[in-house]
Amino acid sequence: MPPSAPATSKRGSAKAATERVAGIALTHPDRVLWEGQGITKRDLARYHEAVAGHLLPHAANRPLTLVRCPGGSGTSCFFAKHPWAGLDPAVEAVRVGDDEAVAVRDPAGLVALVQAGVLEIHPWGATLADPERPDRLVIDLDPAEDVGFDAVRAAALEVRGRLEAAGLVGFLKTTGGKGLHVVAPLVPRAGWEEARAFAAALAGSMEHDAPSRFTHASRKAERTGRIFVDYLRNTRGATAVAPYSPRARPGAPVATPLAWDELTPGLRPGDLTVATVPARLAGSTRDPWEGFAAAARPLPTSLERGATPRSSRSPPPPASRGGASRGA
DNA sequence: GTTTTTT
DNA sequence: AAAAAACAACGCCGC
DNA sequence: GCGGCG
Repeated sequence: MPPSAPATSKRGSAKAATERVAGIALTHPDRVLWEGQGITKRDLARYHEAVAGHLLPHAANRPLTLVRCPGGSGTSCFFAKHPWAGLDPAVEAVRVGDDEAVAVRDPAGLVALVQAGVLEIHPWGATLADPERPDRLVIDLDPAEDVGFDAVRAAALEVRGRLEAAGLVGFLKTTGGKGLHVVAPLVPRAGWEEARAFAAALAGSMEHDAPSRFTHASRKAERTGRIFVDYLRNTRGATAVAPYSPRARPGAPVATPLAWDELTPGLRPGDLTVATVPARLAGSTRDPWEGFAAAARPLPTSLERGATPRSSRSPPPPASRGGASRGA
C-alpha cells in the first residue's frame, strides 16, 4: 500500500455528510436553529414534510416573502423576496408584474427553503394565477405589551362577528407571538384597493365603537392598553405569516390554525411549536380549517355605509402595474 | 447560505 | 486554502 | 423625504 495514499482523506472523514430530505440536499443537517429546543435543520425539514399537506394550500403558488436566518433563530436574520444565488430549482423564480418573486409548489420546495436558511414563510394573499385579486383577507390583532390575552380572544370574536355581518367567514390562527389572525377566504374578484378599503373600514369601525380597546394606528405610542387592528396586510405586496409557518423566535412557535371552539381561556399559543404541531395534526381527525376553500365569498362592495358606486361589473384591477396590461 | 474578494 | 466581506425587502402612515 | 412599523 502506497504510503502516499492518504489513509483518511475527505472521503469518510469527520465531515458531516449532507443528507437528503424530500429529495433535497441538506447541508449542516445537525445545525441547531432553535437553541432552546435543540431543533435542528433536519428537524425543520422533517417538520415541513409533515405539515406540507396543510401548509401548501395557503403558501404554494403565491409570491413569498421569506425570513432567512442561516445561523439559526438566535442570529441575525434578513428578508428575501427575490430569487437569490444558488436557488434550488425546487423553488421557482417567477415574475409578478414588474418584479421577480419566488414561489414553491410542493414539499420539496419547502425543504429547499429550509436548506436556504428560511425560518418563516409569508405568502401574498393572492395567487400567481391572479396576483391582482386577493383570495383572502387578513385581520391581524396585535396587542400592546400591557394587554392580556383574554382581550385578544375577545377581539378575535369581535372581528369574526363583523366579518360575518358582511357575509364573510372568518378563520382563526395564532401568529406565533402574542396576537391572533382572523382570515376570511375570498372569491378573487375585487382588487387590492377594495380589499384595503374594506379592511380599513372594519378596523376603523372597531376603533370607533371601542376606542379604549382598539386602534388602527400603527404607532406604538397610540397603542398602550389597546389592540392594534392591523388592516395593512391587505395591500398589494403585503404579506402575513402563513398558516403552519414557524417563527424565528425563542421557543420555535408556529402560526397555527385553530377551530373557534379552541379559543378558550386556557389557550396557550406558545405551546404550538415545531415540536408539537405535527403530533397535533396527526392526532386529530378534524382539520381546524376544514371548509376554508368552500367558505370563500366575494368581498362585499362596502362594509356598511359609504358604498362606492361604480358600474357593478367594471374591471376590478385597472392594474396600474405590469407594463402591459392588455388593455380592454 | 452563496458568491466574491482579500490575505 | 482559509478567512473576510458583501449580499439577501418593501409599502403605508404620519409628520 | 424621513422615522416608525410590521
